[in-house]
Amino acid sequence: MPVSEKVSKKTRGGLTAGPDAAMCPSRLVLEHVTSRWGVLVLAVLMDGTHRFSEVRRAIGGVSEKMLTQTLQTLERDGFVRREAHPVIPPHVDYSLTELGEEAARRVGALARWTEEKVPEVLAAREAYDAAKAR
Amino acid sequence: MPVSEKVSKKTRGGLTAGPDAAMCPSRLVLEHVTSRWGVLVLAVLMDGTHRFSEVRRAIGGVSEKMLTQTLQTLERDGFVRREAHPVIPPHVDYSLTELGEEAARRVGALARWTEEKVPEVLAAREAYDAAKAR
DNA sequence: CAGCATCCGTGCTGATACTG
DNA sequence: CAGTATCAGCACGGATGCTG
Repeated sequence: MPVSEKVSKKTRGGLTAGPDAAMCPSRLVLEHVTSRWGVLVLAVLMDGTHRFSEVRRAIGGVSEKMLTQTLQTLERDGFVRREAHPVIPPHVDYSLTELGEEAARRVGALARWTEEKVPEVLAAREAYDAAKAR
Repeated sequence: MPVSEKVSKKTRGGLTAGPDAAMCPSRLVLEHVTSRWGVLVLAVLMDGTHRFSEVRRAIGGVSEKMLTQTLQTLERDGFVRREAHPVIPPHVDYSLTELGEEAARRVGALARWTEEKVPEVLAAREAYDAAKAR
């Protein structure tokens, strides 16, 4: 079976839900959960419910725009549950759904694996660069 | 524990080995193996050794530039083994290393999981969009 | 056949300013 | 506090042409 389907033109899939939906859905979902901030959001929400600003601080280095975008995408995909309490000042809680928890576990496992293999990768890179420099 | 370190400025990490290496290495590696073409390359090489053009055809829809880039990155990271036979016309074989095989298995597992959860995600999206449209 | 060099458009990214 | 809106920069990815 073919690994992918032919995609005629401009079919890059970022985190945002662009107008071009001509890509296998699984790739989209995969990119959402493995996206730069997606991984971190899932990681943070792993240990329970958090407010917007808490998540922001926990991650540190994410613009509010990207965090909003990431949270919305993950919410839309059914990974994150959003609860807005109608008070002033606003108070919004984010947590993982069942699906989100499983996603977080799996992505987290992959992340931990890569982390533990980093030494090997670094060694491989050195060897590669050394061989190439010659 | 903090999930990430502060990153001062312009710290996006794509597949290319940009001049900006100011990001935790594990994220870089993760992005390499979960990148658009990285996933597909690993998947294709799962079933053995293949030539450049074979991989290209098997994936279908990847420019040679991106394939080259992806293969080089994965080779540098120690996931892919490259064997160039000094003949004319050139003949280059690509295969997975031990590390690459494990990466392929893990990424493949995640990919298959997302694939099987696509229906749930799609349903969640419909619900989300419906709720928002009102 | 395999790979490199170059140019260029798309759109993601993040800073800033504003609203409820 | 939790977003939305707008804008500029630049990285990503694709197309093309050339080399060994």
